[in-house]
Amino acid sequence: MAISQEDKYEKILDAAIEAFAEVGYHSCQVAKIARMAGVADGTIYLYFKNKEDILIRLFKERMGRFIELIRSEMDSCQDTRSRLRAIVHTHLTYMENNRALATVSQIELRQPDTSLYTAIAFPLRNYFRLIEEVIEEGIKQNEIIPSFNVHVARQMIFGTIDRATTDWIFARSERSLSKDTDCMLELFSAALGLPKEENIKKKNEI
Amino acid sequence: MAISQEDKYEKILDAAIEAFAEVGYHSCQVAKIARMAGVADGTIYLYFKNKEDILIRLFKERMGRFIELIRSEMDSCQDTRSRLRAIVHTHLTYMENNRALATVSQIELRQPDTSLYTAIAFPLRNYFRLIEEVIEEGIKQNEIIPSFNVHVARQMIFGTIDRATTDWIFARSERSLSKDTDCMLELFSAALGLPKEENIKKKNEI
Amino acid sequence: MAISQEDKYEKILDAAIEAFAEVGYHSCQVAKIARMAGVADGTIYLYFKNKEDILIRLFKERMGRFIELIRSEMDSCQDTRSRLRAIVHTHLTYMENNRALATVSQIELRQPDTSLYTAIAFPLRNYFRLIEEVIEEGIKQNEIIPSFNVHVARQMIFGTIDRATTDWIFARSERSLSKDTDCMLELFSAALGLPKEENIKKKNEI
Amino acid sequence: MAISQEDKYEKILDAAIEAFAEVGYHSCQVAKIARMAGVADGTIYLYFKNKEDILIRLFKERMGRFIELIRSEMDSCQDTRSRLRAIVHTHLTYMENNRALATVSQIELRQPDTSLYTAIAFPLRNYFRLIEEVIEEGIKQNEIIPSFNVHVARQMIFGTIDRATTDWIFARSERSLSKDTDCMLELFSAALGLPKEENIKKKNEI
DNA sequence: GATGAATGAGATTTCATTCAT
DNA sequence: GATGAATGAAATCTCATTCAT
Repeated sequence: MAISQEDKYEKILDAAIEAFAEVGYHSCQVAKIARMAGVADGTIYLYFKNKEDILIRLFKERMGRFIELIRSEMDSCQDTRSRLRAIVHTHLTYMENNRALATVSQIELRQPDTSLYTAIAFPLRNYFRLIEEVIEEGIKQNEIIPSFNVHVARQMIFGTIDRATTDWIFARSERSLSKDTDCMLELFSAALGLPKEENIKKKNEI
Repeated sequence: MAISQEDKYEKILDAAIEAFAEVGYHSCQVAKIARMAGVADGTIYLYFKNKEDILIRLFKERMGRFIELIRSEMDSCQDTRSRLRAIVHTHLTYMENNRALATVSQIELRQPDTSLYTAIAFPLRNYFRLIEEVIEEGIKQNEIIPSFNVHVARQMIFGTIDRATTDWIFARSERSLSKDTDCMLELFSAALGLPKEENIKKKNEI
Repeated sequence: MAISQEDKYEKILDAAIEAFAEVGYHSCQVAKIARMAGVADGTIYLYFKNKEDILIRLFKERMGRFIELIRSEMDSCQDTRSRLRAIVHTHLTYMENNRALATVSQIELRQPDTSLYTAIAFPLRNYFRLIEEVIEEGIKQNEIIPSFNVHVARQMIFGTIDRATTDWIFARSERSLSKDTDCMLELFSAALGLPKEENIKKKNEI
Repeated sequence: MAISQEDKYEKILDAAIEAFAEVGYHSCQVAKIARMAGVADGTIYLYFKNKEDILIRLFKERMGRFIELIRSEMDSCQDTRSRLRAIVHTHLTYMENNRALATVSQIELRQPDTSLYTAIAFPLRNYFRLIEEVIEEGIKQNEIIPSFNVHVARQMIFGTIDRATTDWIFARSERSLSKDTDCMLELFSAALGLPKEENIKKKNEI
């Protein structure tokens, strides 16, 4: 029984992601989610307070996972470049593997003044903070010479990844998103003044 | 009379921008727009087909203006760096001076599968194309050595500016948005491998 | 236009009385009221906040009228007996002429803890107070020798009239309700120790 | 087991009385009754056909008991006055001791056109009949000189007691209800022309 | 018999749009 | 052209009742 309930909760959440991605939160009827989840309309309300609650929990849980994932990937990184690579690669790969979730985020995360924004603001800010910490650590370790505003550098890193994701969603093509990891990383490295990969290798070889 | 009609059309559009920015397109009642525009509900339908039509025309006209403005700013630019500066500065300044419009763009431009997206896709793609042309021209003029994908570089430039705008909207503070122009420009220059400003000057002096 | 709107408001109120009387407030759908009033469902909400608001205004306005009527009838009365007669007669006649309203009152006025009760409590208490004042004035004028609790006497007077009304409603027969005025008045007179009508006349004749 | 079943049935009935008294029949969810009775929602349907059936049986059984009680109290009465006293006193005391039941009766007994009314009409009519019989017996025994309509006299007696009960319920105070027995009895005696208590005693002494 | 998760019919209310004035 | 009262389709959410366990 416990498993079945857990299942149903997840089933509804999965259906909601697909449904929201397809038509957008506002145009999506609860009945559509129910149908896609294979449950009755009323069942939704056994697991969620209301329609907005679905959206909020969806982000809290699924996006929460994403940020945890990035953090854990970071632990095994020794230098700024590999940390940046971890961020870019994990972000793009996660979105690639969760296209519907990515779609919903791109669309619904911009609504200001909603309880959704309040709910999601904290984890998102955490993510921003994480990126900024990577840069600051790079500066402390003398890997980066700080000729820029860390805040703006973070906007560049997140903004670029986010825009690439948006383009990928709207393109609807089957092309890969994560394939741009290296290119993006080179741009960021150059922007931040990180030494090129080959140089690092050379330094290590000596 | 002709002027009065023109007036009313613009009044409704202005009211709609404010109203959409305040509560979002979906939560915004047509009656609210009418009230804010100082016209009767029914009058709106003399100038617009329906609620979505307001949004579409709003973008087409106001964002269209924006892109034209960027293009015209570009004409007086001689090199890649000043072209990039024109883009960044014009974009940030325009949004700063049209906060409500900026808000609406950030929010509503992401809805997939709407006639809105179809309507806006073309001018937006034009803007993207413009950015890419600046980069390509820089490569052709040997200002930039192309060690990256132009597409991704454009995502970086637009994504960074766009993210900065989003942050500025959500911050709700009175701080300036355009003040980050220089910082952003340095990051882009470094990323694209453009020579530093002082070097350019020196070259010109010689 | 003004007349038409006033009309519509009253039409809805009239329809609501009939509808509530027929099936009770809770079982009555807003759609039924709309149909009976000859308007669209949504029109109801141009004139009333919600379903409960209809019920509240219904009582406030229609029952308010009733109590005002009793008060005005009272003004022309010189002694306790004629005042009591005015109360009994006006009450029974009003209910007789407004059967649906009477039905709704009997049913819905007993719901405790509703905003309806809060809304109606004041005028009802006023009515109770009025009855008690009639008795107290009778005592002051030496028409009544106070061998009882005024409060209980009021419960008797109102309770009897109210019960007669309830019986009349449930009987569904076409028999008159107000025909019992005299009988009721004699019972009240005897209960309160008022002299019989003939005695009064005699006293006056002497 | 048989006892346990009986128990559960009564437990549900008791819970229903409390629940209905608290929020009213219509606003009361079956789940609330179940919770208050300490059983599962579904269990209710093993003992009752549906929600309305709970209300009907509640009245039939609990109010039935009440009327039986009055009848039995009556058996030991020798004259009209003591019979009336038995009615008033038993009625008020019973309600005082069963406040929740009293509340439910006051509220729900007025719904027209329900199977509830049909179900309750018979015992209630029996009670009315009982009161009328007391009056008629008083007339036959020459205790009362019939200058009134027996029907109306009954409305007075029941109406007064009933109104006092309603007032007591809505007052929510802890004051006694049955304390008004004597006062009420004096009013009824005077109204019906019954000799005063002291006179009766004298008559008996002679 | 007892459970309580699941059901889905149904009711209120909103609001984009129309159209008589 | 302008109005704004009226419309009625549509969507969320509730809750009495069922039924597999």
